[in-house]
Amino acid sequence: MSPQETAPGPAQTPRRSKITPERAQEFYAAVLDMLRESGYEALTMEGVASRTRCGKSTLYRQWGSKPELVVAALHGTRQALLPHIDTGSLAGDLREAARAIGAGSGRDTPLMHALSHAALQSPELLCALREALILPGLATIDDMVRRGAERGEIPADNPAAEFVSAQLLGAMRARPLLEGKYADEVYLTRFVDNAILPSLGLGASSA
Amino acid sequence: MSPQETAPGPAQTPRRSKITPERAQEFYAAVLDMLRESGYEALTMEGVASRTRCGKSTLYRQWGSKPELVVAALHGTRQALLPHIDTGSLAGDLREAARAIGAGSGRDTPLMHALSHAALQSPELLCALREALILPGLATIDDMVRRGAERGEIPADNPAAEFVSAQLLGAMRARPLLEGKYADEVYLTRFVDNAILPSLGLGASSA
DNA sequence: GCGTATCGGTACACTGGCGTATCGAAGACC
DNA sequence: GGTCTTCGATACGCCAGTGTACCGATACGC
Repeated sequence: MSPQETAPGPAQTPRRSKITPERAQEFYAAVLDMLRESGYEALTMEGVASRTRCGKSTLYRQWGSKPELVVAALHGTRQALLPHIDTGSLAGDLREAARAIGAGSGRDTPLMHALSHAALQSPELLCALREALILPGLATIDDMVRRGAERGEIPADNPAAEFVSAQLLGAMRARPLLEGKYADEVYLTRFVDNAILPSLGLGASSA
Repeated sequence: MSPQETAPGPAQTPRRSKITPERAQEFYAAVLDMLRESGYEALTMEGVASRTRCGKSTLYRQWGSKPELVVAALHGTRQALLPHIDTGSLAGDLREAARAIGAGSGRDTPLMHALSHAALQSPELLCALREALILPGLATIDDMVRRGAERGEIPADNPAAEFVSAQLLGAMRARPLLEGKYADEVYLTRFVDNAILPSLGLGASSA
């Protein structure tokens, strides 16, 4: 789903809109930034307008309301949370994923934090949050586990396999409350080595 | 820290306050209930006043402002999140803890959810949240692990040991996003059996 | 019983955000 | 170049919540 959907290119539809796809991305980026900084409730249309240097009327013309704008921002900025990872071993993949998630934790964790409560009260928002942030990462992790099982590194019916993504996501969300800071590369790598891999029956030495 | 602190008993101080400790508990319970239902931002002093059938003036007289009221509510209702658990084995303890947490998940998880974002923006609130909700449970879990190590069920330097509480808390916080519902008894028990215990090197059969 | 202080309730001013309407300016299209 | 549409900006009405002020009622201490 590219930004073209909300602002069609001139070739496809002769609608004259000065909101180019690039401009839409600016709006979306501003919205997500402000969400990260202050949360969903504190996000105001006036704030978005002033940060993007546009009038409120533009926002309401294009997106109708604040919830719709946020949903559009989530859908419109599908950027790869996790790069493609395939180190050849499950342990290597998970460590690499821990590094990637940790490196991006300053970006994605606050966003999830900011939206997780609001999402539980609005089905559309929950759906957008899951599709934009949760599911892609989930699929990536589950793919790693599946490939590991295909290679025979772990049994296909390893009971811990289905919890790997939940463990990673959980670590991201638990640490801020436990220690007051986001889960970074170092923490997540230790978590993978000391908790996830052992739960799969992979010793820390099997790299 | 008993409610006496905010509403001293008649024996200690001759101040005449009609807000008895029991009445204070009613206020605190209402605040926490409303937090669970709608979150921190949506909590209004007017709402608290109307639910507790008191005037706003009473709230402002006693607690000064909304943040202070919330902090007081958290401090004032220190109820045991986890009952005392000692089944004699670490696996048994953790399974029992999973049951207890799952049974109370309708109570504590929404509260953590509601406060976790607001807490990251207010040090006082974060502190109160950790002291009231996080640390007691954390200590209980860590105690279980420590006892298990003393009994020799796991090595004292088991690298997964320090992550047990983070994993449990993480599971509580991850599932709502992954599956859209709170972590209940069934889920947490499976999580303990299939992820946490294996990470500690305890097979699912070692009950 | 009487004085007093606090309670519950309401009215008030103030703030801030939402969503609409309006308007001049600037770009797009012919 | 002329027309038309959309943009950016501002002003407005509306609503909701905060925190204060006031008031009668009521329970307590003496």
